[in-house]
Formats: sequence, C-alpha cells, structure tokens
Amino acid sequence: MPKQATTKTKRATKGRDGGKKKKDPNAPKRGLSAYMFFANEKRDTVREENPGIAFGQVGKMLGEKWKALNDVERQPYEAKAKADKERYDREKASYNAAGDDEEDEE
DNA sequence: CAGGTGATTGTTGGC
DNA sequence: GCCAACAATCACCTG
Repeated sequence: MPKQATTKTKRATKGRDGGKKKKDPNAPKRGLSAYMFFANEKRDTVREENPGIAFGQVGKMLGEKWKALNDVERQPYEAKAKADKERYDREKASYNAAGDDEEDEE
C-alpha cells in the first residue's frame, strides 16, 4: 500500500534517485482515466444542475457521483480509459523506438 | 520475480 | 500557466 496523498500535485513520495531524474525525452504521457471521461460528460451535467458552482463543489460531486455509478455504467468510461491506455501504449512504442535508434538532443 | 513509485489525465475557476 | 479535491491508472524501472 503505497502512499496516497490525494493528488497534491506533488504526487511523489520522495525523490527516487535522490533527486536526479529527467523523465522521458518524448514523455509518452499515459492514457487518461475513466474518471476523466466520466468528468467530461458529467462536467456539463453537474454544472448544469449546479449553475455557478465552484470547482470545489463540482469536483466533489463528480467524484461521489462517479462512484454512484455501477460497474456497468462505468464500463463506457473504463472502456475509454482502456482505449486511451492503448493510445498511450502506442506513444510508448514510438518513444521506445525513438530512443532505440534515433536521438536528437540532450 | 516482485515491489512501489512516480507520472499523468481532465473538470472548473480565479490571479 | 498554475493549483486545488476528485478518481483511476498502470507502465515504468529497479533490486
């Protein structure tokens, strides 16, 4: 059970190499999350039911509503999440190939 | 082989 | 442009 620090933007328990890590040159950003797709649809819905509500509310509502759904309802979102992951897999492949044969700057 | 770690994704809204 | 709760993710690298 790793550390779960609720986002925090710092999303990092600690420096892995002690502080030396240059991410990836191509950074094949992973795929989105089911929540992302869900938020995309609910974003307008939630905001519609809560006109003028601040993000703090929307965010929380989304989260609680998100779980309010059943696996079946999440399916379309998970499906997208998975599809997005596949997308990432592709970038990763390119990223792998790029660093395996070609190198630009550094 | 197993572990956990970090990086990322998107929403809104204000400065 | 960034940051914040909210949630998932899950591929990545290492020992």
